[in-house]
Amino acid sequence: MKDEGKKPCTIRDIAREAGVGISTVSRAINDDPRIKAETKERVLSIVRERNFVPNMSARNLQARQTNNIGILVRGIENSFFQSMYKGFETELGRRGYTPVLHAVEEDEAIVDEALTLEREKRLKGIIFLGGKIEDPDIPFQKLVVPFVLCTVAQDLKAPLKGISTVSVDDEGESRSAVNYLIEKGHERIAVIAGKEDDQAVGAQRLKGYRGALSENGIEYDEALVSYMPKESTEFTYESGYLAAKRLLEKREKHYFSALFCISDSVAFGAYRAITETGLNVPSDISVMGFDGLPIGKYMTPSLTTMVQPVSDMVRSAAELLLDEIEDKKCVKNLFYDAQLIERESVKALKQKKRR
Amino acid sequence: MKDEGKKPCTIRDIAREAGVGISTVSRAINDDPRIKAETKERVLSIVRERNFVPNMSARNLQARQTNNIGILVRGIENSFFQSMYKGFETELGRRGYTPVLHAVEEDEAIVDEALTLEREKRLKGIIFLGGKIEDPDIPFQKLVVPFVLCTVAQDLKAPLKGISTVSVDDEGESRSAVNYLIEKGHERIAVIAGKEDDQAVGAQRLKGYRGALSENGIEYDEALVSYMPKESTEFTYESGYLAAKRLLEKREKHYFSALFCISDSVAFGAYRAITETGLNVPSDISVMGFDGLPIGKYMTPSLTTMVQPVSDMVRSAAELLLDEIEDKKCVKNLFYDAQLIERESVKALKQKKRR
DNA sequence: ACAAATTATGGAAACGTTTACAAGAATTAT
DNA sequence: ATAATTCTTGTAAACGTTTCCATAATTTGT
Repeated sequence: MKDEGKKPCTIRDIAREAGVGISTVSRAINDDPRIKAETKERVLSIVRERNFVPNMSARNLQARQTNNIGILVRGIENSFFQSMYKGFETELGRRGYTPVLHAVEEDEAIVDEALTLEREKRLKGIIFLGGKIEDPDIPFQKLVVPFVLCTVAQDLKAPLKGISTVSVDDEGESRSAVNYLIEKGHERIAVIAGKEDDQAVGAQRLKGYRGALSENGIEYDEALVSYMPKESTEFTYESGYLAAKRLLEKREKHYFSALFCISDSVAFGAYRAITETGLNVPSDISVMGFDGLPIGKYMTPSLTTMVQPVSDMVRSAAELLLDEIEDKKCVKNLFYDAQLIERESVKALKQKKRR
Repeated sequence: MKDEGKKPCTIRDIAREAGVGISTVSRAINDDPRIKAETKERVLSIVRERNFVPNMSARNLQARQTNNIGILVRGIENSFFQSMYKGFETELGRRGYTPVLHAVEEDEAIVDEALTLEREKRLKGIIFLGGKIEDPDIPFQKLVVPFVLCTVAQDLKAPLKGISTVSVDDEGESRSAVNYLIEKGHERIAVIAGKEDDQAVGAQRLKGYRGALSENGIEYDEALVSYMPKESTEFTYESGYLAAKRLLEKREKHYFSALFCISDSVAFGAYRAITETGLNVPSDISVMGFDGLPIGKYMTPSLTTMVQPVSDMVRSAAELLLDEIEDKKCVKNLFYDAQLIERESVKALKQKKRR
């Protein structure tokens, strides 16, 4: 496997061989209109023959930027994000860009990371997945390339100024989810939330939970919310399992008939905890998820959940970003509706309410 | 969010400001030993102050290569692969390289794809995940950069010459899996295989299945193997579901008490098919998987499976490749043992055999 | 103290493209 | 025919690094 010393050929080699100038070759491969069709063909045929591929580094250097779009993911082990990459690849690829995946640690300063990447790799744009927004305005201003936030909780009352986002209304959709549970007759509804200091998705979805309760005149009981330990990775089967476990231990005192999980992964963990306790989903405890991971359909019982329109979101995020890059179109905040999918994990109690 | 026109500063700017030559700056940031410690500090402080980040494209152009390692994945939606990316990022990063993820269509010519990437991006090496090897020698010879095949079935009798690989012995470990089922008293064992023309993982694992049967004097019954339709994406919940369905339909005539699934994802699909038929896992049908996806532990019932040591494999693949790149060490074929994890999805029948 | 060896620095060329500019060839208008 | 356009092409200068080579500064040896 040693390097054969076969230097890949350059635009210059092609030029010599074709007996033309180097700029002619350049024009040929970029199909610049101002070049005779005949010459172009001759050059191109040599290009094919020699199997020439232009050197990206050189191109990028000269162009002073790349065609790379950074995809920065906080919490990349989250299956929800994993399902998105392929989509970005095709969407961006369709318009000539290449995604560059980059995992960011849960608690890292995602913007600084982005900043370095932006300069080092001359990214043309950035898509953030799962970014947290502690401080509503400070960090993102530093970025000079366009970017869009995707899948990030959004406090509608204070939309982030000048920032493009694509997301579902986490709060609203959570409210719907819990409302659904209530419609099904549940009143004692526990919740597995994110970390206690979570400012993003977790917080929004928890807010939705509280909203639904108060909307229906159900008292909020702190004993029924299980936060994830600070050190844990969010949205993980195991953390869901642990969190559910804690709820289950004190269920004698603090009864609940339904459990709203902040994400599907967490719900799967909860399933196990419940089963281990000798209880059954849904006859003893109804479980509701959020995200719509494909596997949910195959769990026993299959998971009732709010599904996020992943591929639409991906497409929009890509389009939004690319438009901003190319046409300098203005920023937008896009919201998608999640869709309630009724499956087997929620049981109706006495039909308490109905509209 | 318009471009501020703030040109990121170059090595030249730093040089001017520090009152030194441009090569001095270069040496400072690459900590070249032949430079006075004092000068170095001065330069470096300006670098920090100005927040200078060297331009990758320029570096790569000059170096005539990048520090990028292509990770080419065939079938990127497969959860098994998804779990590997983070590992590559840290392993490669530890030694100064950057992974570049690239999804390849199931049926695409993965090597040609690689070839283009190799030239265009000047990759320093390539790791293939899930590559199929139809023709034992032709395609890979074209590659000039080092590469390693990971997770690819391996026919031990004809090891690929001159190619580094990291894998589990798919055939052998499948045999163990099926042997386990047999030890538990099962004789009528169905199997969900890959596509019928699968030459890679699928074929090897199926071979293991047949091996185990014949080893134990159990007759191979073609009616008990369910291939996946040619057009389907392999290793998908849905394809598993469909395949199981077909088996179940003719179970009257072709009875089986256990089902060996070529992968965990497929097993999850099978779960659903079985449940829908009104049957129960494991009391009616025992199910065995292969891969060891984390979610398996949380399914009901939890899935008995052969777990592949993913993180070890990732680490080795990275090390193997990097060693080859840096020290020109020789190629190796590495095999890892999978580990049988007994969980709830397999029930013992009459204890037929034991050693 | 002076030559020789060593060490630290700067200048310039190269890496493989794109592109502004100039020049040559072909076309059209007069 | 000749001047004025328009097309086509080639040359050279960037882009931001690294690195070879030469030179300047320092240290060492005598």
